[in-house]
Amino acid sequence: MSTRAEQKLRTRRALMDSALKQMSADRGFGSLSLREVAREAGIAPTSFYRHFSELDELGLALVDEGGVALRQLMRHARKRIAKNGSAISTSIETFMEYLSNNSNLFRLMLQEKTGVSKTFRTAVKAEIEHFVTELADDLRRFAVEQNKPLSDSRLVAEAMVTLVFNQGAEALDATPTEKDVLKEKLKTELRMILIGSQRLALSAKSGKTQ
Amino acid sequence: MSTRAEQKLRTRRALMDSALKQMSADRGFGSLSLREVAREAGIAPTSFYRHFSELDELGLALVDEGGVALRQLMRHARKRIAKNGSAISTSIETFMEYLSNNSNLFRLMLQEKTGVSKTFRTAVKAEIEHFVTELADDLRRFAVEQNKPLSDSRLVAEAMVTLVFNQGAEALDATPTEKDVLKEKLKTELRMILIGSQRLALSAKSGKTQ
DNA sequence: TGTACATCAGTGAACGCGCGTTCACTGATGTAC
DNA sequence: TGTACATCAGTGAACGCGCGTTCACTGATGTAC
Repeated sequence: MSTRAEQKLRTRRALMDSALKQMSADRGFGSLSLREVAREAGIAPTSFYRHFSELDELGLALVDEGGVALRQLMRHARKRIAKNGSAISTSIETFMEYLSNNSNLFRLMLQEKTGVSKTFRTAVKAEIEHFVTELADDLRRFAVEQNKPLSDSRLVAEAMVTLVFNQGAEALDATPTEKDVLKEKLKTELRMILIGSQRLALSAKSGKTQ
Repeated sequence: MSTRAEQKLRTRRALMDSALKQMSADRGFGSLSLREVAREAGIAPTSFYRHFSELDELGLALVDEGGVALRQLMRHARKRIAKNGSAISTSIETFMEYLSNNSNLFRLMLQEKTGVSKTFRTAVKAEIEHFVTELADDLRRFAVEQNKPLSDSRLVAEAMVTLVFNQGAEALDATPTEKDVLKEKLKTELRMILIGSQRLALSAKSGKTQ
């Protein structure tokens, strides 16, 4: 039983939670200071270095957690779809739930995707890339199951993720009503892309699913 | 002939150019300091206040310029389309040109769209909103001209702009070959959305163009 | 179990730094007569 | 055209501030014997 190690982990967690807590629509990760984060976590500024070599290292740990949450989201959505069908609708609903429950984690990823630090951009893009790849696999699987071939499924997945992430971002500061409008909008957009891709597959007479 | 006023404008320009010059993939507007901007513009830090009351005010002036560039882009694209048809392809080509010629202005808008300051986010969103509205008008016009009704043209415009802006962002740090790949990808994506929207309009039997 | 030693998370004082902002000023340009 | 005064873009010194980071330390926890 390693009491010391446990305590260290607890402090590390407190630091990460402190950063998350202080982020909001008006406070990006980039505007946090090491001293603020340490203060909110209840430790001396100098103790920060027992856990991370710099503030960005803490940020990357948060991006990692964001990636984990994304993978959970995907698994969750798959299970739900297997139960009640309606892939697009279920996916959007699941995504919006995840968004509400992890809003600051999502904010971080969204800001840093176009943000100032190359390290961050690369890390966030890798997480999203992984998500896109899994989605593309699912799309191909559905296409086979339903015998409705898709054109460029990888590209379809990318477009869908771009739309859901970027427009989903608006939900972070939206009222429940606005969120519902947003959901319907996203569902229609994804439907258009899916239909468009199916038509392109048809018109490329030889039914390549790619 | 107002020499003094002209000189003042020249200094103001120098300040804005200084900010643009120092922004890059690794330097967001948010990481600039008033003193740096003044230094690069060749004036004393205190002189900055003769032109802007704070750094953000300069930033908003830049966002304004970004908006002007977007409107020019749109007019330019319209003229080209009138000449050689092929709306999607021409639009993407024009957009990518604009992007190359105004990369830091675009960077600013892209970063601040999901950025830290509410004032900035609102200003950028207003510019993009305007762009979307104009695009939706064009889409409706084309739909009538070609007698191919569109479903939810406003939403189609929004999806297209989201895709072009966010995936276009990758072109900022891309090689020419990568840019070509990106262009083709975007063209296919827009085509899918357009086709999807047309199919939705058809299946809503009464041919509402909305 | 008891003792002697090692580890190491957390500390508080201190540092030098660049920052935004204030202030009273200078001197060239502009204006009124 | 000449003179006296007003305007105002640009200045340099000075300020207080929060920052990241270093350092030698403390004392509780862990380990070897």
